[in-house]
Amino acid sequence: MASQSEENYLKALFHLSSGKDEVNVSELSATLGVSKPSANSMVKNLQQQGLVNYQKYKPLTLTEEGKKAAALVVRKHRLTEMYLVEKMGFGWEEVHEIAEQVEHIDSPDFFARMDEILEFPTEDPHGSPIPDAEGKVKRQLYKPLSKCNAGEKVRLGALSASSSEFLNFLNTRDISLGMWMTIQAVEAFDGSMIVSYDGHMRETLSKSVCDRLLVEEE
Amino acid sequence: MASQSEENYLKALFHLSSGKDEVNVSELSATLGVSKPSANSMVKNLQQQGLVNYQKYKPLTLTEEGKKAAALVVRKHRLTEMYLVEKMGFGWEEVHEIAEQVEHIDSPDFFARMDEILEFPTEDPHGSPIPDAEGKVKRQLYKPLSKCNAGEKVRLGALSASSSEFLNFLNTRDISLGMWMTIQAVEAFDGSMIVSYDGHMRETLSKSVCDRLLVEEE
DNA sequence: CTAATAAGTTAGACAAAACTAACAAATAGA
DNA sequence: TCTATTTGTTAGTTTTGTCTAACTTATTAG
Repeated sequence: MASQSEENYLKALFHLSSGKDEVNVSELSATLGVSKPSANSMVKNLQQQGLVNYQKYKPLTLTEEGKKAAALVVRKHRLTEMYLVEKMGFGWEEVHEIAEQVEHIDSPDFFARMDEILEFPTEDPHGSPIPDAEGKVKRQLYKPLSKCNAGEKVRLGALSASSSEFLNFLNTRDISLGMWMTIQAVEAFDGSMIVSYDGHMRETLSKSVCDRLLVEEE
Repeated sequence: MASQSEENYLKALFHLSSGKDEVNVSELSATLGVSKPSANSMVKNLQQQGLVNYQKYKPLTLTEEGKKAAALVVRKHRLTEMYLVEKMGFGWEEVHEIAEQVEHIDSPDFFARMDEILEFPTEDPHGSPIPDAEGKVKRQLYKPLSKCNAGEKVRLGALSASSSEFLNFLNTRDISLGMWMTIQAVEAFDGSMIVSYDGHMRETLSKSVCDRLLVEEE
């Protein structure tokens, strides 16, 4: 089994390479909050285990085996978040830290039971897909709100980053997953948007917020 | 916060000193499956932190602070076992290994929520008391079945050791916690007992089994 | 195209937690 | 009491995962 540290690196690589495919050591070290030499040496270690493709001074990719291993860590994380929200009554902004720890538990039975109890969910509370037990991930159809145009009606499907500050920001504006919103206007000069939804007729969202809201049209 | 290793040592000390009060390094190393030098150096470390009383070549005891810290680890373990059995449908013989991992999670909220959901249980699925959030443990009134006499009627309250082999042994004989049994006879020469309960009129239990069944008269 | 900056690497150190080998103290048996 | 065994300790090594300092390769701006 992979150590907790190895699992964290795999998970980071999984996130960084979604929709980008090539990752470099600096990004990796930055997302994990470790020094570049630390990331560098762990990358070599994972390469030895056949989990990443790596050559000196070249960008990294996960191998097929590495992708599967990483997806299974993400699966454990997202199942846990779902469980904490649905079965233990936590708010979606509280669960990340706990899930960061629970995800390292080594017990297929434990996560299988969670999966059953949740009736085999395919998305976590933030709308991200939960990889299946074979590490296969349903492709996401979401695009950032910032890529949409005025007049479109879209459904909020997921968040691309979910710091608790961000989640609180959304909570204070009654923005929640699954909700529909209509784009009233797009400010050309700064990319901010004016949207309407449920009880809010004209809410302004900055470009950086719009980048983080992943939506689908239907 | 204590590391996982430190928590494991504290827990072992807690168990070893229950009803004995003095522990030596060899026992500690044996229960944890580590070498004596490893145990020795961890003991020094815990002493530095004010969690154990220790002098060269003398037996060890937990300090008050150490007892509390240890009890809180045991609390996390037993709450987890209870949760796994009551809320996730695991059998009592399956939960130990998972709880060994979950107990190291550092999130007061997580365990507080478990406690609430379970409606503040005072005993785990094996009948052992769950220390409260301040680390106070309710004294147990149980004594081993082997100390009882023929003719007595007793209630099975807890187990003193709970390997999965032992739990399976009990399962195959329909022996479960909370159950009443009557002692039909005690074999003087080997300490084995003939007991009756529920669907079983004459079941023979060896001395070593009777030592591990903790009972109360009422 | 060259120089400055960014990214990647190597070397060497450290802390935690384990180990083995070897020695010292305590205890128990004859 | 004296020796043998058990128990405890010290010293030194290993592994994992981190770090800093210093150096090398790549990339980017003028």
